[in-house]
Amino acid sequence: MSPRRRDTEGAAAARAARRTELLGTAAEVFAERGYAATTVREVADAAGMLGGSLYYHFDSKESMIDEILSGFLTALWRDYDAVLARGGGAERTLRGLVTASFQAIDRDRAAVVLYQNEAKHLAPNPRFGYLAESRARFRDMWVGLLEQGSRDGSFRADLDAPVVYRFIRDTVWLAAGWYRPGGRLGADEVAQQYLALVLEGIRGH
Amino acid sequence: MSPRRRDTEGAAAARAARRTELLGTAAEVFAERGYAATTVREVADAAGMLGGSLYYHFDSKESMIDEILSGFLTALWRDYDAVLARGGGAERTLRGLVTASFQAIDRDRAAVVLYQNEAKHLAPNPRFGYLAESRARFRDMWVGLLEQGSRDGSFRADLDAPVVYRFIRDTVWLAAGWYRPGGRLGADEVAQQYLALVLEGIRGH
DNA sequence: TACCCTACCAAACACTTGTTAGAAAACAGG
DNA sequence: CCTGTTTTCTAACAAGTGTTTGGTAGGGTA
Repeated sequence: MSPRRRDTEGAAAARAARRTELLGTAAEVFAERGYAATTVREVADAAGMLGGSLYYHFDSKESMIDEILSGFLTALWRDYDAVLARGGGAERTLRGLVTASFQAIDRDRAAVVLYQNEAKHLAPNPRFGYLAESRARFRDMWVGLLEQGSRDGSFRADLDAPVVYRFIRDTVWLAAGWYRPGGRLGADEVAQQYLALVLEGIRGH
Repeated sequence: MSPRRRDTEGAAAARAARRTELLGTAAEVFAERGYAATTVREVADAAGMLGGSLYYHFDSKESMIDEILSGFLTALWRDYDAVLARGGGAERTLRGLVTASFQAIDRDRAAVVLYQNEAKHLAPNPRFGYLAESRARFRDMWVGLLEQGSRDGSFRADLDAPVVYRFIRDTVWLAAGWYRPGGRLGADEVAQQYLALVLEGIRGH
């Protein structure tokens, strides 16, 4: 490998690192004030630069949230697929999926908030077609898991499947609205509490 | 009562009715596209008029969502207070509150969606101070109910109270994201399903 | 018919928005 | 110290924003 080649590679890596850094602060500002209500000047300000300077790194405001969301979903599905590949029964899979979700919240809370709040409004845009794809995969995954669990007795069989699916799907992401890393409970502990609620309910026994 | 007086009263009533009608379509557009991303011209278009004409009825775009949200919360707390006044044990109260919430979704879905999506961003504005007040009342109501239920054995006592509170609080509004009046299930039926989930969990017994 | 008031339109306003183009700084390697 | 490259700034643009002002159609009232 020529030194020339190593240089351009190092430069490319540095540029990618700076992009990731900027995307992180952009995600936080977008999550805090809402994507549409956030100005590129506000994002730039949080990053310590002027509005126009962002366009050296990104094509547009839209491409920023695009990269944030697609990166988030890619990482998330990597984790989900690992859980699914592990196998081991419906309850174990459910525990794994919920735990992975809470770890995602712990790892990149802003992206989760953004996904929750903005995905619905962005989805109609063809550029964000992967959002609808991901949602379909979500549905298939959860419905399949619930059906399997109902058949083998892991879960109750007398619940309305579509309602339960939506309940689980949405429930998983709720904590992103209030969870703060470094608080009283860690991600895995909150996941435990949620799993206890979803599996056993709140009624006294 | 003079005829003159009756006239002005009739006119005032007609004007109020028109305002309510316009607020209904505004709520739908805001809920569909997001408040910040929605243009007053889009609201006016949905109402069959031009952008500026809205300012005959309302001071500003902000006063529209203000009126939508405050009206929604007023009606909601009227229902909640009725349930609380009825008394009758923790589980009965919980059932009443959840049912009332789903009826609110059924009655004014757009307002619920708006409340869910925009409240957090509007709350810092002093004009929307009632949002924080309402949230505090929510918290006190649910925490009190959960503690009471844990004491008298209606609910389990081994769950983390703050986590359960947030779980219940958010769970109640989730259906607003997908529920459509006139669908397969009515509001009371969806409430039943949700209550079964929250109370008993999904595990097979 | 003449009047008036309600509800809307037409057209503009000041300002903010995302975005761009060129200049200047910061920084590297020789 | 020079030179080329990377990154940021300056300054502006065109389009779109919430909002205002003055006009006007139309229906009820005298």
